[in-house]
Amino acid sequence: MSKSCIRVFADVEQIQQCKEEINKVTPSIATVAKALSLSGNEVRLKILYLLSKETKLCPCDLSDILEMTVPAISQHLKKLREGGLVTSEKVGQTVFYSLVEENIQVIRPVLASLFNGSKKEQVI
Amino acid sequence: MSKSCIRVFADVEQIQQCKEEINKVTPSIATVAKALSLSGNEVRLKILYLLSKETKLCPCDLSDILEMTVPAISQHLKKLREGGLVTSEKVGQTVFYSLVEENIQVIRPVLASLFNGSKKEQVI
DNA sequence: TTAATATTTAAGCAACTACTTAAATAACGA
DNA sequence: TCGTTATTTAAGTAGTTGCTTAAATATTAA
Repeated sequence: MSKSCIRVFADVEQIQQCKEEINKVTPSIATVAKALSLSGNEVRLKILYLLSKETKLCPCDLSDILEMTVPAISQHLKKLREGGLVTSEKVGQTVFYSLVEENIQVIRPVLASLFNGSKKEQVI
Repeated sequence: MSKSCIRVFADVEQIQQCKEEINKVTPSIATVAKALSLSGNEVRLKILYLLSKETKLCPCDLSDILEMTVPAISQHLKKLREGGLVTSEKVGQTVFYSLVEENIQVIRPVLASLFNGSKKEQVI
């Protein structure tokens, strides 16, 4: 922290510029990072992917499809809902979850890339 | 788990289809989720953003810009490197980090959206 | 060689995650 | 009403994360 880089080539101006730039985007970064960290979980990414394919699904469906307990699914859905990425609608005793289109924009391209049948494997 | 949804309206065929579909994309999902979870940390997203702006930066620069200790930065860079999102090049005693273009594709659109000066705040 | 700089690594730790099982809540039909 | 189904909530827990400080490594220059 703080006691600044003393490197010969440290470009003080560049660093100052970056600090200002980063301050400007910090609010958006926080928002985006939140969405990415929600989508960065394999189970939740699968849920988002499935919702983008099927439009709406209930916890029970997701439990069957992903072969996980209902409470586990429910807790993931809760996080997605609180993060604004999905919304829910109760019909009888069934709760249908669906994507919140405006807030899913950030990861739209990601989901889109998954639609192309898992080609182009990345080395990660 | 398992003991399948008994809902009246459970669409057994839909669920079966989804299971097959999800099995197909699971490898890509895992890869993408890994990249997203790396980018889903505010500090690392800032690092990626800065690298996309400045092409290359050293831990010392990043420490100055983000006002964090060098070890903290170094540990984030290590994760990004191990995840294949950045690469490093040593010049003298300085190590320059830069983006790995092919592996950063997943989050390119995300970074691009940040370039437009933090407008369009998402409710999240 | 010695001292200084740049970076990484290691160990410790508080906070968070993602599951588990059990219990609570809500809607439905007999 | 009672029993069943769908979902959520709660409590417990193992594993992970992101920092801290201290020490190790590597490069440079006097």
